[in-house]
Amino acid sequence: MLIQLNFKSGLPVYLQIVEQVKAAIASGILRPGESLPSIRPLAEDLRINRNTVAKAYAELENQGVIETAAGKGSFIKDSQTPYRKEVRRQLLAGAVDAAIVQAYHLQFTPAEVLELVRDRLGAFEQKNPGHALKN
Amino acid sequence: MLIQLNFKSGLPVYLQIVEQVKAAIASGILRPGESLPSIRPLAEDLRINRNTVAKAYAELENQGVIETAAGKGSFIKDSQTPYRKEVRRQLLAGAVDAAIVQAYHLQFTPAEVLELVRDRLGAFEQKNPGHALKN
Amino acid sequence: MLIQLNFKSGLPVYLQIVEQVKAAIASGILRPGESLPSIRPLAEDLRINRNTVAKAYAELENQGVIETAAGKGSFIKDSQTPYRKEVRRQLLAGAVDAAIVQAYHLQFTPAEVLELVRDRLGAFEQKNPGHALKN
Amino acid sequence: MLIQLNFKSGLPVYLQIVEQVKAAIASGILRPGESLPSIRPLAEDLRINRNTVAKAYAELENQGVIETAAGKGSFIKDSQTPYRKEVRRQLLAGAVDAAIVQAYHLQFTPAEVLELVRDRLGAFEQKNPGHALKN
DNA sequence: GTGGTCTAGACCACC
DNA sequence: GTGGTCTAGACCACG
Repeated sequence: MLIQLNFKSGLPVYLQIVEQVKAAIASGILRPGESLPSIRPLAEDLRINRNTVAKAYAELENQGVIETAAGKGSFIKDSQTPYRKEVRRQLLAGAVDAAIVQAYHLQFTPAEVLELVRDRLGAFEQKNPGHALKN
Repeated sequence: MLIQLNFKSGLPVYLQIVEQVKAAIASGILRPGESLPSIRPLAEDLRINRNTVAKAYAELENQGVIETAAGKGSFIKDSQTPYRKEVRRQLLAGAVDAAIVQAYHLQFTPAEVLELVRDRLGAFEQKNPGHALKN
Repeated sequence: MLIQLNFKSGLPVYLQIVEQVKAAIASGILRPGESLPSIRPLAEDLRINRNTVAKAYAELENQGVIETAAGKGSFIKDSQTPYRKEVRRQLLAGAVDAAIVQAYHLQFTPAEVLELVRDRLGAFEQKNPGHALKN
Repeated sequence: MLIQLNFKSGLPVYLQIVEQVKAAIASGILRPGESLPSIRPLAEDLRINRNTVAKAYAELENQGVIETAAGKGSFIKDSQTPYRKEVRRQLLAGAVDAAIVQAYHLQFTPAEVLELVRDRLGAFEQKNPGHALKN
């Protein structure tokens, strides 16, 4: 489970965690019954406060995505089924569109945008070797 | 001047305006001396409270980006020079990286990401014909 | 809106607030559209931390009971309809049963229990004159 | 010895056991020298973890209420004297008051509360025939 | 070890 | 003024 926080985005940290966990389940990286990292170690990893992770997990629990047992940990709920490709595509399209609006304001041409995306994909794989996107 | 708000992003609306205006200046879409839309019509356009637009303009004035003359409107200050390509590239890279993290969690391959970006670029140009990214 | 906390009960303070607000709506004391006390004053009233009240209100919001607008306050949602007498009776029966189990362990006879209840009802009305139970 | 657990109350299970044992002693149901049920069967009865019962008994021993002899079981200590009526009355008053707060929020009149209490007393005696409250 | 609750206090965005 | 987020640190219950 790899989580990347962006402290400048304005999106609350706890929501960034919620969304990344949900995306990971949506795509089948996390499967029903599997355990999530426990609160304290994850908080240390991400260099954030324990309570912030706890809030994210609480939110996931009352969205019915995970189940949490005090003293045992948090687990993906059974009913979760990975989204179909089409749905995942729509989710990703949202994030892509946001970048495109930026590109427009910064006067990039489509070709330049594509080139930049290629670059950043490469950089991502170098930074996260074990977690690289599948080719 | 095209501004696109995202109410779900968590980033305060007034800051979204500030950043998009700055990006537009940075890229040369808005040039020194040009006027910004006045507060009321822009607020109506974007369907937000006038105070929110006013706060965005106040913030821009604070940062020395624009100048506001009571009764006349707001204007881009002279000193503003478009960012160099490298700076603009860094700004865009932030948005692109966010999308890539999503792509990772949703199990997309680099090839699929690039294809989706191509798609959305096309869709953007169709939706905003007058504002299309320059080829 | 009268809220009574019991710090010895073991039931988390924030849940005590949630339940009392829900009970108040269930019975029609609080009607749709009415505003709840705002977080800070209520916290001072109850001599608890602001965050604890905030957590109670957050819980009420994602149970769909209230709606909360930053900068404006919290309001009872429209869809809430007071429970029918029978439902309210069942809710109260739970609390009464807990007291009866206690009575059993403390070796009280039914007659003594009833007498004590009569006493405490009287005491409650004296302590909360403006809020006395309706006769 | 009848113990009734309420898993929704938020009061830790082990404390519910502690309090009910103490109440039983306070009222004379359990007398000095008598033995408590042993841990395993009680845990099975109540469908809870053995550790939880063990923790309750440890707490009781800590408070000087019982004595545990390895391999023989747990016994009520000699020094325990049943509470005087007045003390027991105060203990019960706490539970009754909680129910009254509920009744207030649910808009019950004192007469209705008393009627409901009478009802539930009757129901309790039917459900626990061997343990009925003494008349 | 696990998660849950609460406090205290800070900063922020919005009306 | 409103609510929202985050930190830091404490204590507790549970396995």
